[in-house]
Amino acid sequence: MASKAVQVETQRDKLERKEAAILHAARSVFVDNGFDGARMSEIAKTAGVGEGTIYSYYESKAELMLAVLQQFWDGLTLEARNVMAGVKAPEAIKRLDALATYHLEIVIRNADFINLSFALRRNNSEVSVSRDHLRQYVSVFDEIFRRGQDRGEFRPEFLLWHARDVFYGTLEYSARSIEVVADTKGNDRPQKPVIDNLIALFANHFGTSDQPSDMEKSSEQLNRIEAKLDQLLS
Amino acid sequence: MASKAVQVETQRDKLERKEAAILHAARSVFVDNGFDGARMSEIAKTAGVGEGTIYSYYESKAELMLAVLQQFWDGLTLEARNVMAGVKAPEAIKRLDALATYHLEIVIRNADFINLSFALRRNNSEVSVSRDHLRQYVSVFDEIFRRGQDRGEFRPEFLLWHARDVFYGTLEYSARSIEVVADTKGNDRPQKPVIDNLIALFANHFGTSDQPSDMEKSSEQLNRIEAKLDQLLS
Amino acid sequence: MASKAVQVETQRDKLERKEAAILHAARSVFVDNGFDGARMSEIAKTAGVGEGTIYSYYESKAELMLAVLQQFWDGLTLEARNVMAGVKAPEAIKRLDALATYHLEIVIRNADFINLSFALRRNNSEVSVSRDHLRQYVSVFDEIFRRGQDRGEFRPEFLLWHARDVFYGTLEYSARSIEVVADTKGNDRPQKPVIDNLIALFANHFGTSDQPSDMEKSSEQLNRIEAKLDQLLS
Amino acid sequence: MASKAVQVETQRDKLERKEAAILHAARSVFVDNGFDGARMSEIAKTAGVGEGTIYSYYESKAELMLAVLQQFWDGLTLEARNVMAGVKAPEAIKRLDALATYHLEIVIRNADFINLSFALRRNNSEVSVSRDHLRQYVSVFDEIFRRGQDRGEFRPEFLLWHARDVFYGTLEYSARSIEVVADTKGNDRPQKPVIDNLIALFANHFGTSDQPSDMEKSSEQLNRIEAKLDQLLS
DNA sequence: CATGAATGAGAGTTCATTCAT
DNA sequence: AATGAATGAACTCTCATTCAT
Repeated sequence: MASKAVQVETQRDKLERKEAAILHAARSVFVDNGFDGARMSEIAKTAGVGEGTIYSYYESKAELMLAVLQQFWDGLTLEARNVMAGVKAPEAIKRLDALATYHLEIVIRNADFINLSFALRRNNSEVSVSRDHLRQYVSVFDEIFRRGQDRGEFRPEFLLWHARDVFYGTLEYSARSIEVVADTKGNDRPQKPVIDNLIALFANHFGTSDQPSDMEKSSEQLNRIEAKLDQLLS
Repeated sequence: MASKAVQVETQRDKLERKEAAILHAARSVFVDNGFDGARMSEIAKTAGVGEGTIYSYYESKAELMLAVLQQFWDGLTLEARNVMAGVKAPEAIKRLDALATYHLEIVIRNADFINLSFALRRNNSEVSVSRDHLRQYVSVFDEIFRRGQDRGEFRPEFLLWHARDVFYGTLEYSARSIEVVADTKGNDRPQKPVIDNLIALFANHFGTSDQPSDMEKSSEQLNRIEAKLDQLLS
Repeated sequence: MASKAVQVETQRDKLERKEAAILHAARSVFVDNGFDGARMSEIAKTAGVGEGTIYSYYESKAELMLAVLQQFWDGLTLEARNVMAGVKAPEAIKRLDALATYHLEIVIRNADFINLSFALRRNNSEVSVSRDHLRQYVSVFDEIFRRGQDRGEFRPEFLLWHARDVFYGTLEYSARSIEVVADTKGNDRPQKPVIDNLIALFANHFGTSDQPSDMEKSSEQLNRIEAKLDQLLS
Repeated sequence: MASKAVQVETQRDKLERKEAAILHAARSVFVDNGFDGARMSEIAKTAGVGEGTIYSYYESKAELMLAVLQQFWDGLTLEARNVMAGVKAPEAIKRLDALATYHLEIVIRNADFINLSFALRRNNSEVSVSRDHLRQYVSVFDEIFRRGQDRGEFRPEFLLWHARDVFYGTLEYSARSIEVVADTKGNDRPQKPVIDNLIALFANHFGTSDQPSDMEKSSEQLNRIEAKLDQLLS
């Protein structure tokens, strides 16, 4: 009886291992060749299964691609949360530094795939990452930034989406530039300066600094004005 | 003789019109279906020519795609320079405002195409926008920023590429967000705030404090108000 | 277990039958239409398989043609050797008679194909019968002739290639003539006289005089007739 | 008026020159690429005319090929007759030597074309050299051989077609062998020995020699038999 | 459930032929 | 008469999907 249970378990495991192998192979082949360029036969060979077998796990090439995409974004989110859990520092700026480092690395390594994701969103109605998966990923940033505002590290007047656009936008554009430059010469543009500059920008622009910023100066002035009006009224 | 000249001109024009029609049709079909999804027969039908005709203008589907891409990026650069030529203000910050407005608009309208461009760079070695075309486009920003540094509007210690990453990165990420949001609900995120926030960021982060920013202009006004109150009080 | 063995055998057989069907169909369609004139779709239809199926047996049309050519020449050689094995007589002249009869028959029946072979050798570098296949075929003649020289039937001073040129050349040219004539009128030129003349030529020209040729045997008969007449007269 | 006549003549000449140029170009392109491999556009370019122009001289590609073939065979015949006219010796064997030399040379140089001729005869009912053109060419041999028989150089009992098969067959087969060998190594098999052997064969086998051949001995014997029967009858 | 041989619709591309100029 | 741009039918070959084993 025990042996049967074990065998059943093994059977289930086997299926899961096979499915994982297919997903893994698919990802690799899709990244190398794009959606249309990828051949089901190559995915099957890479996964070590028959071509027909894939179709007992996924209804079509498009559905397989979809599964790959979802797994990719889910993995990204999970990994990002793991990374953040490993950062003990409570300061938002330090946490953002860690997130930026992770994100830039990921974006550079998976540039092909990310491009593919967005290209598919447009051209292939069948295959498109759900908005939810993307949203979940960016929520990692959102939480840090909001907490930074709560902790008084970031100015409360800034809108979340603006900070998010600057953060992810800058990193992704940088990744592309690094990539393009890397194609031509040696790796001329290392990643560290990109992170440092971005973090400095966040500290300076979004941060509450001890040197009175224009806005702080203005509000001091407003305080004085209010005091003077009080004088006039009194 | 005049009539012959006219006829010759008409001949040449006809070819040019046909080539333009093919390019236009190709762009439309490529954007709608992606590179592999696009069918030459549909491009031909859309352009109102025979299938074979395309091949007397372009050697292959890949070359046609390339021509479309180059035309697109060249047009983008040209238009950007036109826009900038129309901006009379010499202040870098005002010029960046105009450029950002133009770029965001363009990126939103051509999101499909831009995604396609970058997707192709990776998967299809045959078809890829040359780095030169991209470089020419971003040079519009580069010139403004450098001139801003020369004029003392932007701090000289900032590296060009960092400012460029923030500028284009933020705009492109915003465009994507606007797009995604627009897909779901009505146009919730208009473009104006995106521009305003980015320009404020540039003024604040990259700017030298003695250049009166919008915010600083406000504080000048506050100064005047305070002065007048002082008069009243004295 | 037996049934399983049978089934496995059947599987293998099925593939072989399919491949043979394709090869057979291809030959027929190629002969009827030439290499360029032959359509893969017609070959597929004739073979009773799908178009794609052909491509899992042969990489391309050219490779299919090559396979057909090789099968043809190999079969020719094999059959020629079989025919020669059936000829018990040791005399080279009798063996050549059998070979010539076989060859002429074959060349007439497969004139289309042989022409195609040689036409392809020139125009299509991809598709050409290897020299080896042709050499193997003519080696059947070579062996007989050399053995004839060893046995003292043929004069040793004659070069092999010269005899070979006369043998195959005469037969092939005759075949073409027979063919051309047959096109116009009824079968005016039967094959037997061609063979007889060629064999007589070999006996006379290449032969050593002490070997009784057909003609000499006839003269023996004449001797006998003369003797009998002498009896009558005496 | 004279000038007009000249111009008219020039006009006619121009057409003829153009037609000759097309025919010449066509031959060259057909030989290099085969019938299907040849492109009308290349023929036009080679001839220095527009593509459409060809169609005002020849109705179709097939008809053009036909014209090329006929011109080729006619030229061959004409040249052969010229060569023979230059041979002053009256002996058939010497004339055959000259013809064989010319023919072998021609066949080697135009192997592609000759193969093409025969390949087309089978595959393309539209394009095929008329039997008459071939017959005219071989008639050059026929005349020499018949005259040889008349002159007592060749035995009268041999059938024309047999000698013809041996003559042309041997030469063509030799040409092919020379060609095949030349492909591999250097020109190992020069043409002279081929001719010499063939001519020796003709002298020996078809010739009337001073040593009484088997056949002559037989016919002497038949004479004696006849004489004895005459005795019986008298 | 797993397989991979078989399928055939559909792709990009070619090129003989036409016809407006 | 001469041109060559335009045509589109027809080609070879690919590959996602099916299904008998």
